[in-house]
Amino acid sequence: MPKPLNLAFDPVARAQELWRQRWDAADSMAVATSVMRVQQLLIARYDETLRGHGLTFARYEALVLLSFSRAGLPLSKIGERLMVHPTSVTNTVQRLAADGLVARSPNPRDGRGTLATITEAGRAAVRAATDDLVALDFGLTALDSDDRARLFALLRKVRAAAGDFFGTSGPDERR
Amino acid sequence: MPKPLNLAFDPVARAQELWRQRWDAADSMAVATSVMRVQQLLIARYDETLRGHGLTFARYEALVLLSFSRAGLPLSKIGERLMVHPTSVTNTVQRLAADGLVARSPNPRDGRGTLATITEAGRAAVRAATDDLVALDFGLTALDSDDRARLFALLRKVRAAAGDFFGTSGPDERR
DNA sequence: CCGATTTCAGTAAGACTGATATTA
DNA sequence: CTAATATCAGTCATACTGAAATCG
Repeated sequence: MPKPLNLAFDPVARAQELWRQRWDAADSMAVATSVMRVQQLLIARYDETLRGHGLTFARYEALVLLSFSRAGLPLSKIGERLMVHPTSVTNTVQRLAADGLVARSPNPRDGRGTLATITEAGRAAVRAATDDLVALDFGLTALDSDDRARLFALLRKVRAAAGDFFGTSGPDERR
Repeated sequence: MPKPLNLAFDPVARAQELWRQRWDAADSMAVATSVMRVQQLLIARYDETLRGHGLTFARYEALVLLSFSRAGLPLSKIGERLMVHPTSVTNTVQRLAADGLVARSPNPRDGRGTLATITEAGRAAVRAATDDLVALDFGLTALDSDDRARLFALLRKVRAAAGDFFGTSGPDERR
């Protein structure tokens, strides 16, 4: 958990100025650095909160995804949705299964596949953990409703361009 | 490297809808998920690019920081600026030193401390790697100049509130 | 003596490669 | 046969805890 730094200056803005004196794309660098830093700050908060429920953020994400499915999901689907490597999915699901939060079963519609299904204990864990994260407002209380919409839209542009959905290049971004 | 998914829908928006039917803070959740996902997409691109220079993004960040300092920096300062655990700083600097990109020396102004200084090889590596990342525009070509400024400002709000600088709570955010 | 700086030993979660069994 | 699914073995970079040495 990164303790508050209380720096008297914004380290990213400082880096941006120095960068500009030497290289191009200083604004992009500053945005990229900001994304990394915010991710770091947020996930530290989440993991700290989730530790009380025996979860990491990676496991929590998988559990939430499974909580949205009645019949369970093939591991391949989980990996696709969460952008996680196949072997990492196997690992995550095994850990969740070891904790009784998920059940593994052969996929009836594909003899090669495995189906992961959330258990009642899993649903209870998701509920409890989610209550805590919602109470934190996911660490985003600094943003009002408009800010959130704007931030989401901007990040969505980046995701679309990076091939998160709609193919590898930007889609018709409404307008 | 996350291959393009080409999903016909936005997975984060889909999760947001399902979330809203069951819990509060759906917008915050969507923003948080977007941050995680963009970070994942960007760092995969960066690491792929940097691999050609024998660097990871973590090592690259440390090298860039050191390239902005003539006299070198104490490891404690590096950890503070990059929000990295002390033992991780030691590890990172040792790896960079093993590759000849950084030199370690006792801190003349603090007998307990170690000073990390970038070498000429280190500066050359930073230059070459940076050229590649700038050519990518840090994976942010989808954003125009205004978008970047807006995104930076929004993320800055989150950072400030999370204690990245100016203390643990939000500062006077101009207006 | 207290606290800061750094290192070391060891643990842990996760990302990945390469190989393999199984089945579509 | 080829391709997809999942697993296993093993490696790797990183994050962390706890302890210790050194020095301000």
